[in-house]
Amino acid sequence: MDPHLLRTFVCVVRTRSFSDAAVRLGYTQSAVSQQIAALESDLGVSLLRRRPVAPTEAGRRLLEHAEPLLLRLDAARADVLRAARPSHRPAVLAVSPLALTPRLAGLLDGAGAIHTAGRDGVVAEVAAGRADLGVVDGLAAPSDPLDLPDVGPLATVRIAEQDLVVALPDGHPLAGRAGLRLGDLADALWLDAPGIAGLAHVRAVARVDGLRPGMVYHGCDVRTLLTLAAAGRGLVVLPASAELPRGLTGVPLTGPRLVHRIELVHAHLPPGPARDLAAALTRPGPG
Amino acid sequence: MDPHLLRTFVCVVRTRSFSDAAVRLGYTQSAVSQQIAALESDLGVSLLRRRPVAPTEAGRRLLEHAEPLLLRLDAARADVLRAARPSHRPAVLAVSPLALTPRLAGLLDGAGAIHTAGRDGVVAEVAAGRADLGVVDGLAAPSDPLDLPDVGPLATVRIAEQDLVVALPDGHPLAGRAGLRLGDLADALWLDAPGIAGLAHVRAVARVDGLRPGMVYHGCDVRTLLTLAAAGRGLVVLPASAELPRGLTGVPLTGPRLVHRIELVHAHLPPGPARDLAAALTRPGPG
DNA sequence: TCTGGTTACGTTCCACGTAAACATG
DNA sequence: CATGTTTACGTGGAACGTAACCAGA
Repeated sequence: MDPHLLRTFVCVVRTRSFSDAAVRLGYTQSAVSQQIAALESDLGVSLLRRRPVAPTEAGRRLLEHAEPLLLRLDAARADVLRAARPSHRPAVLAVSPLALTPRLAGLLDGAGAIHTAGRDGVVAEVAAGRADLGVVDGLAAPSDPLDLPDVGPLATVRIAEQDLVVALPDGHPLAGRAGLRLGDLADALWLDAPGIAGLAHVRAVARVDGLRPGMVYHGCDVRTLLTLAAAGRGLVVLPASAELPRGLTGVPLTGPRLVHRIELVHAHLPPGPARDLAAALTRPGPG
Repeated sequence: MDPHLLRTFVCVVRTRSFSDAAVRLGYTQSAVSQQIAALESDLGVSLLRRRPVAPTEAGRRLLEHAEPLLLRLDAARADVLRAARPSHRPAVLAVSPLALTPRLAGLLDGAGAIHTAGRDGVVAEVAAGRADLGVVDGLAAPSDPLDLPDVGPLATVRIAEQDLVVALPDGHPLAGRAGLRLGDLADALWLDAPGIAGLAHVRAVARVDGLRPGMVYHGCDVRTLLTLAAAGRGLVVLPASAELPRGLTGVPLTGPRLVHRIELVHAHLPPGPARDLAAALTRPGPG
């Protein structure tokens, strides 16, 4: 099970084509065919059905493993290189959409570049060394850590915690309330935004079932999400400090006891700009 | 970064010798030397210092990644094979020492073999397919899942939860108390038994610092551990139902709110004895 | 000097590309 | 029939073993 073969397997499944995978990976059709054949004969199992190309049951199992495996492989390489050749260039940051508060933005002196990704994406980028530091946000019980995907030996440090609000469009029957419990909203329509404030995440952390998913927003832009929410497309949970556009009111979430938590994620950092920035970001501050 | 090379790298570090690693892996000295050289030149980094053989900083980083990586690789192969060729032989169980209660033992009709390992070991065996089902125990907040190492897509299901006691040797000043808080025992001497009731685990779950480690017991035999405890070698946290030998009294742990939790761990199971046994074990029961 | 890792070199085998054969919609 | 995967075959390179070399305790 050479990672090389896993890589092409993943690519073939993604593109649903041997030939397309071949051009992407810089091989010939034939080579890809042989690589898949090698994998199948190594495992003694058929992984793909051809024409149309689709994974078998065994192939699906392999696929589940292959991506994290390749990610960890990148993570290993990145960690080794970082340890051997400390970088003295400005740090690269990856942040999840609701993670960068104004206070944090004011501390980014050692940062050279910054970009946004979903929560798991940020962790993956840090692990693979494409970012030096990650700032991720999510829901958790007070003083509980976020449960992030395990992609290797990463340090996670609390940066901040704050209360939550439910963003309700003006005119919503509950918009006048002083506080809300999630249970009150089980039957309401929710906006599902994986990567910003995924419903699955809310359910898992709050141990509440039956938040009805309305529309799904695939993307990382909070403004777009809030515009949808203001137009009555569904409810969203946000940190209390979030600035809401006109048309939305934030009602404090009083139960279950949850907070919006921001954490810094990084690998073992040798001395340098990245480590300095990490230290600055985790110095205690308000919020 | 061929897994093959990672494997020999790990072996070389473990044995602290190229030649010993070579015989273990069935290579010549020379081949091992070349493999390590290949790894180092691929990464562009020195991984080992020779004579004596010891990992460099970069090598240590790689080592941290290599073992979980190889484990996941085994897990992937196991999952694929399981999906392709469902087994109809009796299930193989791996259990952590305090996980097998009498009630569970009574349900093991579909089981063909059973063996003990530390908590992480059980998870690893299940992931790698050396066991079909794992029964693991640990401390957790009530109705919280155990935090097990992430070695792939494994299902974990609650089997049981019960209260905790601190096992105190007769004559211990606190042995007469009706209940104890962990804070009362911060200064006491504790027995550290990684794999049964690791102190690190207690600290992490309870968020308590400063449980002083006395003696460390490396092993999986509860009786041995309790014999040490009875002899005053240190304190241990146990599930309330544990039968204590003479000389030990169990005092209920009243705070922080923690329970002894037992979970079933398994990979995606095709129909067969293993799946049936899993169903039987997770049918609700007392305790 | 002896133990143990490295380097040189020859052989084998594996992986890829080219091109022809083949299957399927 | 056309598109796209497999198979056949030849070549280059990678990986290993043997054996000579070299460095450190």
